[in-house]
Order: sequence, then C-alpha cells, then structure tokens
Amino acid sequence: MKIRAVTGVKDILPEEIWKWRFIEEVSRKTLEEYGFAEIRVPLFEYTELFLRSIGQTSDIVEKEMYTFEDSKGVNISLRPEGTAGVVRACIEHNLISAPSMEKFYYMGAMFRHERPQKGRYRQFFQIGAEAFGSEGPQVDAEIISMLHLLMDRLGIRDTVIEINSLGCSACRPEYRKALKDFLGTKLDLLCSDCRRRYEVNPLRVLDCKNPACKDAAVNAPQGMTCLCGSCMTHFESVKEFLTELGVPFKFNGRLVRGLDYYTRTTFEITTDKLGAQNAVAAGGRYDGLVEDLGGTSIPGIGFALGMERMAALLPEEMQRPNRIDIYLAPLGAEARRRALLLLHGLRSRGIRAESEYQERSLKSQMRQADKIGAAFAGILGENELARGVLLLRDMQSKVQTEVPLDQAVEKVWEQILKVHT
RNA sequence: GUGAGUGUAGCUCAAUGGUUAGAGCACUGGACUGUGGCUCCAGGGGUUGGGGGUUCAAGUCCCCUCACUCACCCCA
Repeated sequence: MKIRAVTGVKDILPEEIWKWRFIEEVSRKTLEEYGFAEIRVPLFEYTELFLRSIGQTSDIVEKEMYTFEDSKGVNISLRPEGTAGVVRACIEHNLISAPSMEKFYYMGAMFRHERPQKGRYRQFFQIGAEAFGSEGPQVDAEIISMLHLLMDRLGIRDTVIEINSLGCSACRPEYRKALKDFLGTKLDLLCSDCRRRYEVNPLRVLDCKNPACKDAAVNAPQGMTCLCGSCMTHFESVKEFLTELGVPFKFNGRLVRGLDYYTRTTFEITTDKLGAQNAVAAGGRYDGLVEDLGGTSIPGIGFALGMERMAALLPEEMQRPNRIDIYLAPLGAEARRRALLLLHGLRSRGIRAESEYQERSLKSQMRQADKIGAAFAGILGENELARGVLLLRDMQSKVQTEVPLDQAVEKVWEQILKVHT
C-alpha cells in the first residue's frame, strides 16, 4: 500500500501555515483582552463524557465519534468538540464556583468521522471559549460582540450573525410539545429524515433544507412564542445590548444547534462563501451542563470557530510574510567558510538569515534570494573578502552598500530596522 | 451511510484504440564566466492511482478496487 495521509485529514504546509498563525495570534490577543485564560485539555476522554454532554441522540455521538477501546478495554473517544473536556477539567480541578466569573479558551484539533467535503475534515482545528458563572445577558452580548470584533480584526467580511433562544428547562419542553403537535398533522409531507427527527428531536425539522419540509414547517410555532417570562426577558436584553454595542445581528427562529446541551441564547456566524458548510463560528448558553456532568449548578456560555473555514475566508490580498531578512551569497570556498561565521552572528542577534552551502553561481544565488523573499542579499566574493567587506544589497531598491565585515551584524541590523519602519 | 464527477510529470492540463505519452508553470544550467523579477535556449523529472479483461495493439473500451472532489446528511 502506498503511504499517504488518512482519508479526511490534511497537512497544513509551510506556504499556508501563516494563515493559521495569524488567526491564532489575533484570537489569543482578543480573547485575553476579554479576560479569557488559555487551557489545554486532552485530545481524548472517556467516551462517557461525550455521551453525557453532547447527547446520546445527537448525530455526533450516534455516528461521528472516533471511539475505541484501549489495550485494557477502557472505552475512549477522540474529542469531537471542545466544551465537554473543558467543563470536565473545570469540575475536576475546582476552577469554577457559583457567583464568580471564570473564562477559558482553547485551540486545537477535533475529530469527527464524517464524509469529507469542502470545509469539512475528519481532523479540524477549532478555537473555542467558555465563560462560567453568570447567567446575565451581558455575558451573551459580550461574547457575541467579541466574535464580531475578532472577525473584523481578521479582515473577514461578508458574514452574518444569527441568534435565537432555545428556552430553558422550564419552557423548552412546552415548546417541543407545541411543535410536535403541529408537525404531527404534517407527517406525510416530511422527508424520511424529518419523520425520524420528529420522534427524536423535533426542533431539527425546522433546520431541514428539503423544500417540502420547509413548506410544511412554514407556519410552525416559533420558539419565541413559547419562551417563559425570564427567558423572554433574557433574550430581549441580549438583543438590546448587542444593539447598544453596535453589533449587527439577525434573529433566526429556526436556528437549532446540533448539541443537546444548549439552552437559551444560541448564535451562529455564517457565510455564503464556503459552499455547503456555511457556519464559521457557533455557540450558545449551556446553563445545565456543569450540573449534568456532576458539578454544582453553574451557568455557562461558549462558542467555537473553525480555523480551516476562517483561513479560507481571509482576504485574498493578504500575503505570506517574508521569512528571511538576509540571504548570504558567498562565492568560493573561503567565502563560504566566512559566511558560516557571519550567519551565526546574524542569527544570534535575532536576524533571520539564510545562505547557500554549495558552490553556485551568483546569478542562481540571487535568484534564490529573490525567491524566498529576502529583504537583503549579502554578497561575499573574493573581492569583498580581500577588502574585508560585505556587499549589502537592498533587494527592493537595488541600492548596494559596502559594510566592514567585522561590523556586518550591527550594520545589517540597522538596515533591517530602517526597512521595517 | 447515500449520490454524482474526476484520477496522466511537483502543480494545471493535452494526447481519433496505433511510433519512444506531450505542453505551460515550477525546478536546474546557460545566453549574461560577479547580480534577482522580463526574454530566449537546453536539461532532469512518468509503473498514465492499482488489479483484471477485450484487442494484433489500451492513457483511451469493459469490470473490480482504491483515492480525491462536490453534494446529501450533519456541522466549526
């Protein structure tokens, strides 16, 4: 068998990795401005954790988890999402307690055994954040507005923020019943998937893309009309705060999340530029999850964003940054020996320097300097060697200056500073 | 899990069933023997995804298989 990467996973090559780093850097900065602290939790957990958090009947658990037994027969799963592990760690290490706010963020790989397609992989990277300790609508608005700011900083436009409220443990069952009563009269109009959903999770019928189902559900009761008083007030406040913060959003009464733990506010940032996978970030409140997993009753809210999808949406005009400051082009064995020392000096000073190690024409070395995008070329031939100088060429302006070899490191440093400012 | 499309050089793609499977880009060298991007010339690079079949002859037709892509489903 030919050796290759496993189906549905991909290598992120050097020519593209700058996008990931850019997204990570901007996200880190933004999250930390909002008071989130990084946490790293394992890539795998006992399967039971996901069964209890995400929900037995969710598609993720039913058919998308990488589940296996280790050599001792312990049932393990690769994490399909990040929230469950973070909540587990918080409970285990007593990181959260009732009234005080605690905020965490993470970035890393998630695994789902789905059929790969555009924007969907079996190993994919998410950046996620979770805020515990407050059920106040300010937190909801803050998280959504933070995402809005983050998208803006990344230069990603053409996305829409959609929000909805799913109600709480008091009013959701009522809505579910109302919806079931309504859909019960339309069963023969629904697709086979939706007839199954009707039994297991009727809310998801609203999410079906099948035109017949959309028609059948057009007059379905909206979740909003069934919200209890406190959920209604909460949702109204979230919308008010968002408006005050200047965050544009769209109410979408059909926005249903695929994970069972969500309550009250849910939101999604969508785009039409990614084919069938339109969600770039999504999240919501999960006021019951901590308790469900064995902690005390602590409300929480969080989101996750898809790095591959973000990377695909970065503005096309963004360029891969230069990775080398100076390329040394030595001519002859003696010059190459001297270049080795100079390289060491430059690099020790924090200058990104590269060189050719074999005998090659100056022409080809200059071509190489150009190809890797070096800001400067340093030419060191017999001529220069004899006079103890380095010929420094600014690749953009083509201006060449000679600097004394024994001061080369400092001179190069000065020139680079000039270019960078 | 279901459906459709596509597999030929590192990449993008040509090649009526018929000679030794080509081109552009990329790479290397040269024209310019010490100066990058443009131009021109030359060179290296292939188990035509894999296996079987039909045929005098298969990259081309048939079957199987694998992979990729897109979509359904679902989601970040």
